[in-house]
Amino acid sequence: MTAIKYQLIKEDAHCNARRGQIQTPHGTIETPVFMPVGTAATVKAMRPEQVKEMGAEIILSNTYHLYLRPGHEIIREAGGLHKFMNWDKAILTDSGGFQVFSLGDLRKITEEGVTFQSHIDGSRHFFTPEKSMEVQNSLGSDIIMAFDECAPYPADHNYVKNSLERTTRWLSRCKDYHQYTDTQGLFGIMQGGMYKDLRYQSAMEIVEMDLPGYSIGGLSVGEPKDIMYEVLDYCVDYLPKEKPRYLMGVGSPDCLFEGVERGIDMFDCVLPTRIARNGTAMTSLGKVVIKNAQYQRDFSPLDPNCDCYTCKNYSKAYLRHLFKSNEILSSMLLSTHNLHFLVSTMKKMREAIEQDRFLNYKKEFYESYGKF
RNA sequence: UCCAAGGUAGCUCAAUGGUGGAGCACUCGGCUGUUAACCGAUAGGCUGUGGGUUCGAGCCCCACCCUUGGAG
Repeated sequence: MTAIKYQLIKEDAHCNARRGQIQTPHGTIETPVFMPVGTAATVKAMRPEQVKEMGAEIILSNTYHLYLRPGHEIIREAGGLHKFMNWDKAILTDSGGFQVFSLGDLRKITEEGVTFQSHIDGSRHFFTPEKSMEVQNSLGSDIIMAFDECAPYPADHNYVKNSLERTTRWLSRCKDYHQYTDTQGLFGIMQGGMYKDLRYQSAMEIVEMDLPGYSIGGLSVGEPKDIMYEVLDYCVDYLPKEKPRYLMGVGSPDCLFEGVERGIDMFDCVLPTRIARNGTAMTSLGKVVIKNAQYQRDFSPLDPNCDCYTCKNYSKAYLRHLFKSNEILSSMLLSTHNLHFLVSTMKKMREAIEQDRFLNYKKEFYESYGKF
């Protein structure tokens, strides 16, 4: 019995986009899918019921952050992360690997693991692949991620090669440690930076371990988009067709389309919720920086083609007022809209794939959205 | 009426007699496995008014105007 099973339903006749399903202990996920990010056991500014109502079938949370606060033992005592945060659909937890990358000076990497200095109180912690598995086992998430090292951009060939090979060794340790394969599926993470030979090497090494899913890490770390798309082109080819493919940390609308077109099944990103809190919306007519003065007297909805709670009930002028006034409702309403926008756009992509018209839909979307 | 303190950017306030700054607000930009309700940039000034001293005054002197507090 394996926790995570992927079923390929249909491939688009004109590109590599594909329609599928992922079975998890907490429900079925229709793919391609966008996963909202809830780092600290909450999708910021959202109630779990709202996240569910807008159609999200899986959310992402974070090992490192929950380990530091409140502590994984507490979440285990609470009955696991699902119960703790009142979310009964699927959860994917990131391993803390990305924090190796993003915490910068606050960490030190060795073969055994990574020493982190807490960004909260400065305390030191030693994280290993085994520790990451232990924490994720305690959290009880449906999909757990391997503890990897995400190389920065740019990075030279030698650095990336060493980093990728260590990531493979760490994956092997994760797999050896992880025992709950009937309730939690372990995904491996491909690294290799922007180097084709290294991406190939990484893919071969991790695919050999026969895991329930594979992700592409180390992209969207500052490289130009055309480079990312080029890397993506061959990365997808190196991954098995019968397993879900997850592009980590990607979530701008154009990147979602380009990813799906190349055969990606899963995405996660803080972008929609973060820019929402910072006063920007994604709409069918393009980006709307709601904090700008031009919306002061604009009493029309944020997106005329959207049926989300925010667009049905509030005007741009009101949303701008809330943001400028620093009102909490601003974050709530804009997050609601942005998440709804991405989740429903993914749904339209799935429908388009089913009808072999993904490329047409992408073209329509781009024409309406305008400049990215 | 007298006494005291004070008038500097939209607001709250810095600035040895030697190139007037900051925070917030305003305007704009950025944000991609969340160290992020965050970060950055632009703009903004006859230093209350009028005299005086000085090579040089936001700062010292005189007068007036205004604000706040106190006394009567």
